[in-house]
Amino acid sequence: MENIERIAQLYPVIMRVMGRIRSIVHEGMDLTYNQYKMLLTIYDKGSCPLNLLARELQIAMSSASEMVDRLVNLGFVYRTVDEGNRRQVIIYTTDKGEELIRDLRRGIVENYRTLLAKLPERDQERLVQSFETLAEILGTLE
Amino acid sequence: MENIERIAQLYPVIMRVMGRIRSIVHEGMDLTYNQYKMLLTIYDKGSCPLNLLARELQIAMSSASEMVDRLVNLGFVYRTVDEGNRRQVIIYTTDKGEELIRDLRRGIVENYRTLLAKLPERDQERLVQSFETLAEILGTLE
DNA sequence: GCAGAATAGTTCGTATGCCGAAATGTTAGT
DNA sequence: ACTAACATTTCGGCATACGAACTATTCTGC
Repeated sequence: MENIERIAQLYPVIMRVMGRIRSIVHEGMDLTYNQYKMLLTIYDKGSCPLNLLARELQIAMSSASEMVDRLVNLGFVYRTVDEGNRRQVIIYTTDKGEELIRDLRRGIVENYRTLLAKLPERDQERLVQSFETLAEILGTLE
Repeated sequence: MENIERIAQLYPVIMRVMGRIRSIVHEGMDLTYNQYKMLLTIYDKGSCPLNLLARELQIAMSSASEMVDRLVNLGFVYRTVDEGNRRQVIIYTTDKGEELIRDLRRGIVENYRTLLAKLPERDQERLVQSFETLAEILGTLE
């Protein structure tokens, strides 16, 4: 079969298993996966203007603003006006948010460990290799 | 870095690009991606009991029932009671639904073609190979 | 320096998607 | 016949998403 068709065919298969992995690995978390991604993005950057956050997460500004609302209500982040450009809002993690993200990261890695322990060492290697290749090639499409 | 950590790190990266691909490839479709997946699942099987549909799509029965409602309202599928087991509901595609799914499939493959044309032949091969490997390995985890 | 454009964010209405609990109907087991 | 198990639907509730309309701020051109 032609490459393109094969890719079109495999896409939903991959998404299905990736979704399954997510639900296993993020099982029992206090945050949804999307909230986790947002908090992680802010945490990794130290702080993040809202418009950049929306771009990184590939969602509309309005959606990003609403998600930030929820994270603020949960006490994990806070907003400040950028004094250098008062139109802009910068999001920071609170101490509580940073603590959470560290805990979650640890837990997630542990869950991956448990999940992937079912695979022979060789397949783990191939998995990492495929992940790296995907990230590399698909990254160039953006 | 340890395999597990690398996988945990790459997962969101992959999901991000895969999401980007979805939004490009399914751009301008009359159905959401989830609706497309559901319609495709029914189409590929010819017909599908609701409970199987929910299992395949990895969603709760109640969610599946609601999604079927929407597809019924759009005129793409219909429900019938299984006379062999009157508790069970079987979903069928309508002619309109089948026509749509064939059109969408064609359009989607075309969009993949345009998108992936940016990649050198060699990277296309590597991409297919990685997809195959992922599908194979992750499939064993289920 | 000021009018109008551009930028950044928020709020609102609407829709999808998702879940669990409760209710309904159907079948199977004893 | 009674009860348990099964299949589905409906309901309430929440997260996510978008675009449109609105406010506030900054930039640009004249």
